[in-house]
Amino acid sequence: MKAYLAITKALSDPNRVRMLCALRDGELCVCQLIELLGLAPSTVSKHLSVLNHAELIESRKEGRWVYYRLPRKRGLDVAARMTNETFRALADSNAISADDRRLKAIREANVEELCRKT
Amino acid sequence: MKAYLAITKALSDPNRVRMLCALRDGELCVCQLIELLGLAPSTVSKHLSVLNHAELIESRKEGRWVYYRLPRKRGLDVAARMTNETFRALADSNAISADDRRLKAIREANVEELCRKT
DNA sequence: AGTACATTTCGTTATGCGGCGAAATGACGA
DNA sequence: TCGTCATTTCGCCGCATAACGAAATGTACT
Repeated sequence: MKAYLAITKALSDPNRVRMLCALRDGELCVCQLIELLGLAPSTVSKHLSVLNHAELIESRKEGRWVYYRLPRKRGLDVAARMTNETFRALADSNAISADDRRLKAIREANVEELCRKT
Repeated sequence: MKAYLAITKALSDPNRVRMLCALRDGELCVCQLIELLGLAPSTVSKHLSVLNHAELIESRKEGRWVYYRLPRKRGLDVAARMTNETFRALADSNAISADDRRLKAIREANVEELCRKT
């Protein structure tokens, strides 16, 4: 029950859901998620921590940067199924579609340059 | 997105999840849910309102009593799929199992008598 | 009509959580 | 080693929400 509630609580905030959906097409650096959401770095970091604690995402460290992604070895555990349901439920979401468009540009940008813009 | 968040928010409280699971084997009167959860009537009513608003449950009025149940015509909408995932995720939950045991007695009790006990 | 009673609504209180900025952490490059 | 910079942690504020009791609502029975 505790693990289940960690997942549903994590999924009950729009910005966290946006982040999860953003990772659908591959890992992203924290600064890229900051750029996408337009929130303070500390806020984004906290959200990522919540998603991570619920095991909805995992992290990878590369130099100064930290990349987040959907868990690699996805068995059909609760988190994976909930994630799939989330993607399915939001397939027609305007907010997510708009994020996807902006993500395209963000993914193409150089990570170094992107971070300096802050 | 709004509908999706209504669902995940509704599922992010343990008492609401317990109620949803309790309805798995058929409709229940509000007083039966009060007995199961051991919460104040007003609190239980509020929780039911949240679940209802997320379309995770529906209600039926019979005389003085109001019965809540899982939606009858279950298409494979988001609410239905999330509900199924919830049941699946909590199949081995001690809390839910304990509720199921207590529910057996509650379902067998007369509704009239049950309400008077308050 | 009036009473009894199940349920809901309302008002209040305490706790939780999302947001930010500032300080701490940790890694790279000079 | 020292500074720079991405990220996290910490402390705070404002708002949402879970809990209750009291009052309101609506139905059944006399």
